Amino acid sequence: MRPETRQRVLEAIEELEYTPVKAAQTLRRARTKTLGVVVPDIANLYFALLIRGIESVALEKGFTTLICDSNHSEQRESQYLDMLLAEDVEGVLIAPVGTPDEERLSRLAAHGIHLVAADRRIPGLPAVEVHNHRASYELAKHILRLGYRRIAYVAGPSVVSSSRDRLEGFREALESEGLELVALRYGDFTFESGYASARRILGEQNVEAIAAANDMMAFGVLRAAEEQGKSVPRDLGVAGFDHVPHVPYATFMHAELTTVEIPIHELGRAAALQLLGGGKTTHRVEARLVRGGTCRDLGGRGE
Amino acid sequence: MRPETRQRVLEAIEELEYTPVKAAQTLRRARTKTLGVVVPDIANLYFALLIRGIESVALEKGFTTLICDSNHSEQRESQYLDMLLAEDVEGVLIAPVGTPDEERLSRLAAHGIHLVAADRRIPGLPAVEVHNHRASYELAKHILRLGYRRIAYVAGPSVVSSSRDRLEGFREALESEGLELVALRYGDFTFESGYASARRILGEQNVEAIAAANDMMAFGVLRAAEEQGKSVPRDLGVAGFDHVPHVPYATFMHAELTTVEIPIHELGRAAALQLLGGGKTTHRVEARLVRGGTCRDLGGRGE
DNA sequence: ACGTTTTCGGAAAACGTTCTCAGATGAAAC
DNA sequence: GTTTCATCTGAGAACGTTTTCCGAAAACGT
Repeated sequence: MRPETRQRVLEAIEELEYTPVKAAQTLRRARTKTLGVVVPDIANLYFALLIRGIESVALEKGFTTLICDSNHSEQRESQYLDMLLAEDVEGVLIAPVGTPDEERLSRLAAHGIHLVAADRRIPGLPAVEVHNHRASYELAKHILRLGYRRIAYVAGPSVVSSSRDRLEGFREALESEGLELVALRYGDFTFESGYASARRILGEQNVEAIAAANDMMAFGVLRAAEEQGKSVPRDLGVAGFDHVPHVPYATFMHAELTTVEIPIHELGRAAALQLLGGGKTTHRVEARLVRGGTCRDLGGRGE
Repeated sequence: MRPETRQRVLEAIEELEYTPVKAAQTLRRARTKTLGVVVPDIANLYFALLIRGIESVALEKGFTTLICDSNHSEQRESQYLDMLLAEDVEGVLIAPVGTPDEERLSRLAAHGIHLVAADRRIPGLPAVEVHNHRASYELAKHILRLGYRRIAYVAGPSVVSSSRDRLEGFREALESEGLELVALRYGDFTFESGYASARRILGEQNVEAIAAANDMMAFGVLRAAEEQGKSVPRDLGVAGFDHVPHVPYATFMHAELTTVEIPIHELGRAAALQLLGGGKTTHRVEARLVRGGTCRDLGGRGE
């Protein structure tokens, strides 16, 4: 087509205020240019930032994103997956609540919908996740280097791969020094569960430090510690995981939480690129240890 | 149709795994059954909860929701509005960054797209919002009843209707007692802006209390107060607005923030119902005063 | 058994694009 | 002025539904 003609067409489009009807395009091209995102909790900053990362890629590539909040409910997650199927999305990024219904997933796959697990693995699917095991191992090593020995752990739900990996990585670091967790409790990533777990641990055991599988639970631990008159880090070391910038926290804490920073926005981008690129492999992004002030040097080997 | 035949059809659907192609339905019916939501910041709990409310109604009514995060950028907001137009959404709920481009709005309207402003008004559009003026007036009255007289205010951006209403309501309450704000600064609803504003106010004026246009800025005020060695509520009264449950805050505060609780989820539901009902009027939901512990009774008239 | 009413099945048009193909028109080369 | 090639125009089919309509078949009442 000659540039001259092209210009003429463009002018006509302008003049007539022509806007193509998406449905007709979709029907004819058999491409919806849409992708779905399913997260357990949109009101959780961690997932909100994940969505941001995904959305930024989608926007660049001209894709529309359907955001679904499963609200930690497997049933609602399934409902949304069905909806995404009906919407004929080209791909789905999912941070699953547990292990999604095998049959439903293969139904999606049968319709040519690409699936990528984001942040949390799903057996048989490509995933983009944090290198949880390694990061948790490093975090534990850091705590050990500071001289802590009697360490307890508040894990996330065991159905979530990231919880399991964090727990395992942490344990392996301890084992590498011939140690074991002095206490282990399972929470569900909420502040309340962190608080409740820490209360029980502090009530039953004499621990030097408590690590939690995410920052929110670590806040709960801090709360429990304070309630029992234990000063952090003087009387108790506390560590988290994920390092989401929960602003109000900054109001009262002057030290940063000892934790692991997850590049969650980047993870979202990587997951979206993986999905759109049609990759079938699992990809891990690296996290960064944050040597915060909630753990102190006990005068062991130093660091 | 006889129930018997109906059953036979249903079985056939099951058997053939028939799923209607949405695009074809949309094209033929000329109804997308989709609505758009544009918010300034999806990573802000306030808006995340607003979205939840909207989504809950959409799901009930069989609508699909397109969530757009304008990221406080008017330009991106416009971009998303254009996208929603191209997507042929049936309606748009928008919490605007400032005042959206008049021409774009009428273009949407011309395509038969219903528009409702949510949480923040847009001139010429129906809105569903909080009764900010009244709630802020009541909050100020409460603070005055406690005996505070030298009061400063940290407002939100003046382009946002809710900021203006809150400021006005607050001021009117003061005026009703023959008082004026001893200081007024404008922030942008962020923790940092609340902090910076409070620093300046505390540095320049001798104030008894500082009220902020939202909780996040109030946290910034608390931080600034603490930094200057002022104990809350002993040396300074602090009040916020919106009462979003920012969990980590609970870690260190034992008193609740004195604030106004906004039923944001309900507001989202009301806005969605307004949109789907095609209502053209502006509707206000009531907020609730939270007599928290960050303001104390100065021994005035008591309460 | 007959007429009436309800239900059923099939045909055809329409929604607004994209894609292909054939033929027409224009421009450049001989 | 004719040939050749590029470019443009227009017609038509196709995408998978929904909707309407008509005649056939089935169910119902007497």
